[in-house]
Amino acid sequence: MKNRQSMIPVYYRLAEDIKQQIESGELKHGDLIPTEGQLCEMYGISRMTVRQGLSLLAEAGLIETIKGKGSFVTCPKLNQLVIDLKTSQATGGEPLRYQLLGVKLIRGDHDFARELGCAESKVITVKRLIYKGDQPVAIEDKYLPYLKGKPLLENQMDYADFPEFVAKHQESVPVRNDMVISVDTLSEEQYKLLEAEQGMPALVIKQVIYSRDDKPLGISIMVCHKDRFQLTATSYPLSGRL
Amino acid sequence: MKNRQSMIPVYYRLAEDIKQQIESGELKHGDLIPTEGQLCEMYGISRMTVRQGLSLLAEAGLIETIKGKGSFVTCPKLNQLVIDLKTSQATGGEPLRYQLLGVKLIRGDHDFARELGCAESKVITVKRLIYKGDQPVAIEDKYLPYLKGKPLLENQMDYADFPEFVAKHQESVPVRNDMVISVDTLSEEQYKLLEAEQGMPALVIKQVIYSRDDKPLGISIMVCHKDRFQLTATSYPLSGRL
DNA sequence: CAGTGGTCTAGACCACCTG
DNA sequence: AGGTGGTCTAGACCACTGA
Repeated sequence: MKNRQSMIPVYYRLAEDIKQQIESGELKHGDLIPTEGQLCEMYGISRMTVRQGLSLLAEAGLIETIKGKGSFVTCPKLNQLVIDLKTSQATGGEPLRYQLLGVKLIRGDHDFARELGCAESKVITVKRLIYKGDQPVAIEDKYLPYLKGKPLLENQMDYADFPEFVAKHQESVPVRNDMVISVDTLSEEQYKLLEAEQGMPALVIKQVIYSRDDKPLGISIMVCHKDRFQLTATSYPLSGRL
Repeated sequence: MKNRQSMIPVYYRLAEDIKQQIESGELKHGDLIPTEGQLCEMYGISRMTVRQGLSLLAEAGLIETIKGKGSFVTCPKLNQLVIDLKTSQATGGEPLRYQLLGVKLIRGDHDFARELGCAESKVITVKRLIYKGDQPVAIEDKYLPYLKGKPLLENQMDYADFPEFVAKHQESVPVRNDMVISVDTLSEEQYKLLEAEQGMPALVIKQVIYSRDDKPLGISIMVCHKDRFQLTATSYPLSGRL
């Protein structure tokens, strides 16, 4: 078939058409969409092209394909939400600023050393204060195993998010980031730094970055001023572009 | 090529090979992988098959392909984390239990009615107490526009997560779930229900479910006991299966 | 210009599912 | 057995990139 006048690919058109039918309600959750052979005839295109279109829909989570049976319309998975650290932290017009409070080398046994699997050796800790405009919004404490010959450089201090920081500092490739979101009350040191009141509650975001062999490469703990910092997440990004 | 004795597809083998080279460090972030033509020769397979393998790697976020240039190894995106409501809420051995506290019909103008875009009409609100074992862990308030002929049925009350609940109750198809995670202090009613102390901080999880035309279909607010409920997220699910 | 990836074809054989 | 999706081929033309 020669449909080259339109710049958009045929398989994309097909995917859009079916997506439209799903969203308009013509095709409901659980329905069977036409078979690949039927779609070939309907669009006058080759089967590989049909499959390319269907794979788009499958990626977006709109259909689910079962060998020997067909492709079924699925209901969108709204209980999987994505947190994007880049956008989540940068809400509002003002950009974030970072103030380095200190870098320390810790020896001996303590919770973070054990969690990093280096109870016997040294741990580097970096403390930063995060501002939005003129207001302090969060305190960040990072813990990394000390690596010989891998000094922390000045320009490594300026990275916005923790995963990026670990990627620059570590030799092993970081492959996973686990996050725990909880709540605590600000300590005396913390509420002073954040220019908050004594005993104010705070959002606590803990991240642990792992290498491919599940060794922790770094820990970050962010203590956030409750009125100046929110985490957001949405189910939409999973649907990708379509 | 006739390599049919092994049950695993050729394109999958190719993807695994390249993934291995990336994880072992042979291919580093930013490197160019062999061109599609080269891979065809190296594996003795057709170009479409090579492309199928590369698309797996692209889906998993391991490579990024640029027309006219080639495919580059990307660093894993650790700043996009997935919250899975199903697993996040069910941490620990004991299953969650739900106690219905009340269903009310609200008229007139208030914040939630405006947010739902039905300031003039009625809003249903459902309050539940969530237990883990014998301990109350969270209070959930749901707000939904009142729909004629769509009564809330008893068996609709038992759903674990909010998106599922909205899907059952609404006529429009829910397509997006936006979440805001913040912190507040328990009110008098709240700390009594949660068997907590006065003034205790709490994790607040607000969800808004939208239809495809961006109309809000429902709002859920969960107020969680800080020591009995935490949210978890991980970057790993994005990499899919490979 | 040559090389790259993006799209597409018209076949083929297979494994799976259902009657 | 007949229909479905899963895999794979050996070509083709195009648009984009770089030297």
